[in-house]
Amino acid sequence: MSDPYELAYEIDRLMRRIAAGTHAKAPEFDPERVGPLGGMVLLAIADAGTISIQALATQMSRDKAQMTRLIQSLEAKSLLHREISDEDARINLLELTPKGEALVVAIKHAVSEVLDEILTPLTRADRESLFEMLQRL
Amino acid sequence: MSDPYELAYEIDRLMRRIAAGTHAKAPEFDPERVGPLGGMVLLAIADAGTISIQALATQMSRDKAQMTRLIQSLEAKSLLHREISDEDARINLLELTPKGEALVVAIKHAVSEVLDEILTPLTRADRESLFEMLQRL
DNA sequence: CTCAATAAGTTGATAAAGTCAACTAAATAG
DNA sequence: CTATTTAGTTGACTTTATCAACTTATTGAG
Repeated sequence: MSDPYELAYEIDRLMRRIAAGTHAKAPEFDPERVGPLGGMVLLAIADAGTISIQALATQMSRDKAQMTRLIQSLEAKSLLHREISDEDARINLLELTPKGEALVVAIKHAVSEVLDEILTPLTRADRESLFEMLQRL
Repeated sequence: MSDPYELAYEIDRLMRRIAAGTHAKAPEFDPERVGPLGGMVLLAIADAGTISIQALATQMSRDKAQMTRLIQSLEAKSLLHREISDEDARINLLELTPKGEALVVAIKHAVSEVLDEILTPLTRADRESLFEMLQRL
């Protein structure tokens, strides 16, 4: 029965398909060229409302150095702005600009389209169950 | 209700955790420094027995140029060898060397360990169902 | 049969991600 | 009030990814 490592395989493959699918239609909605990771980060910030760089890095399982640079590039594109926390001057609170929010809407739309296509073999119930399991992990 | 894009999130996060986990214990089992992708490729070849570069690229949803270079580096490390197909001289059939097979055993072991840990929140039945769904995609 | 179209693999150039260590500045705990 | 710890930054480097141009081998239509 399925060795656990086979799961890594399948997950990797699925992720690559999502990336390739969104990459293919990126020209339509990503004039700023934020890239796949940049897009994910924007989505994460949108979900959080405001969040620190460190928290974002942890939540997305990324290196904080990488996150710093990504935030800098997104900030340079006026997609988000940062504000130093009142309670703790070390912390930078990130928040989307209206421009960033508009891009998030476009990204969500595109990603959902790609995923809908990829997920066609699964019933609605399957999708729920898949999502629920991933959340538990 | 989960927007489909949320799924992309969770999958990405899971993949990163797997990557980080195996990366952390790579020194133990990857003296050749084949890297995560190199490891996955070796696993794929092991599963296939023999396979062409093109087929491998398709199966793993990777660019064939990237695959060419990766194969070259793995070949340079004597982990696999290639042979030109009898039926079609364009095709390079890849096969693991004994050294490559030994490494595959080590990799499977390490990845399984990492995944076992990550998957603890899921019951055996859940894992089966997760794997089955991913395969259907 | 032959020539155009297609497929496998390679190479070059470049961009995006990831990793690690060293560092600054702010907060906190003893 | 020092010693640690924490958030963020910077530098240097490696690994992955993308795309276009190319060579060589195969196939298929006329």
